[in-house]
Amino acid sequence: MLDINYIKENPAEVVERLAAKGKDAAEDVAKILELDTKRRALITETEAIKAEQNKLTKLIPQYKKEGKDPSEIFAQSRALGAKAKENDEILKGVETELTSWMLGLPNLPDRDLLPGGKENNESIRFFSEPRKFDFEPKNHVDLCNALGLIDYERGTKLAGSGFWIYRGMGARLEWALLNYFIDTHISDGYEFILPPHMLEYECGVTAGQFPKFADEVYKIENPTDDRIHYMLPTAEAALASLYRKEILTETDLPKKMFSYTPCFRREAGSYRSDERGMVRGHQFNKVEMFQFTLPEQSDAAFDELVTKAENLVSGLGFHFRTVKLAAGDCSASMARTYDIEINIPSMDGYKEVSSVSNARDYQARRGMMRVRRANGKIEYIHTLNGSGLATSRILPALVEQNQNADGSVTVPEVLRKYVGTDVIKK
RNA sequence: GGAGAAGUCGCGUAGCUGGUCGAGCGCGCACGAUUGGAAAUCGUGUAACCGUCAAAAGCGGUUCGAGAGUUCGAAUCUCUCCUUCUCCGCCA
Repeated sequence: MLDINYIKENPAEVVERLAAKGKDAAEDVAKILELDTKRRALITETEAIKAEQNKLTKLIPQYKKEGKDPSEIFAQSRALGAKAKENDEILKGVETELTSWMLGLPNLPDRDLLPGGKENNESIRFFSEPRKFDFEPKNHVDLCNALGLIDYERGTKLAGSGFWIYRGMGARLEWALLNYFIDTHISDGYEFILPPHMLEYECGVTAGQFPKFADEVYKIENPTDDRIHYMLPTAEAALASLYRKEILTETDLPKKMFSYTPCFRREAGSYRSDERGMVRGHQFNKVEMFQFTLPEQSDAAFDELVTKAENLVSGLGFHFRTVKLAAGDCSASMARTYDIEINIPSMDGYKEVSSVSNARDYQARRGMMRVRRANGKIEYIHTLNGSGLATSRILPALVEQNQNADGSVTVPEVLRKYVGTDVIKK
């Protein structure tokens, strides 16, 4: 959520910066300003009525003590109360509408981002070179099937398309990746958090997925009561709400943490034939990094998260690139995002394995997450998140990039102690 | 799942026969006095949000788990929900 005061003072700038994200916000901003004016007028009017009613009501005990008849005051007060209540109803309507417009506005992209979509993404760094093969390489689906790492067929039998089963060495390789990530974050001093995998609606609002993108997550309704949960689409949705409606202490920041969770996404209608196998499933594993920081710390925190993600990928020995996303390719909640993309030889181009973002105070405003500074002032904090990492693109890249002519797959050095072998073969 | 109890200002609590209670006390914290310095002691202060204002102060409004109701007036009464605790049952 943006700062209403900022919108009031810089409406043209807000519209212009959101245009870089591909959002025409002129109408939204006009509507917000109109509703805000209406809201404040109503509040002023209603508060005057309430003040008068309060004043009258305070006279009653005195009247009683003196044995005077207060019935005239009762009548006046009753009339004022009725009017105030009527206004409050109208006000509630206005505020609901205003909030809904406010929640609908995306975050302002940082000024240094190029406007527009994907086509304006900028590769800012490359690491090592793509693997060159002196034999005909197989794709990861065939490799995983041949080596018995992934059981796609039976995964579909159990849960339908978009699901798979890790088996044997496949499961161990997957778990090894997760362990490698987790151990790295722990040694970097990040707190390990295992959150619920089912969340309430409010978490999605704070993170920025709701109300707009509610269709992309799985909704769980319980037939015996009216509680509704949502399967988390990313641990970010849980972590972003950790300190919702709290005021933190300045010296406690930054808070650095990470989670491992499966992530559940409907991915309705997004299947593409080049995204075979586990590249875009309904359930995948991800380790997510998260930071809560003071506003002035968030740029450094962002760099730290990008570096951590890069180190994880380079630690596995992969060629990859770091991409600075154009404004329009950043998600709605984010002011800036860098993606780390690896090469999956059987697919054209690069696939995202990590996405690091700075939400600045956008999520903090949605979730009322604040900090009390040393001088007593209360401010919104900044939130940042980054995958560190998602395995569902790493594992395909790993088996493809590390495949040998005989169909075996070499296990990256850092994973060997977890997998218990150097080479996976049939 | 069944039966009880409770949710108050950072923490612990008082208030709950409706008005002067946004709310007392203790602890914690901040500042000041005292001290060579500290401890101890004493004094003062110590919620958030919203509106008004250029801003601060001030003033006004709202908030005692959440929502609704009764009433001129609710922390106090009624209802619904949420959460926590205790006991019983069931079960990884």
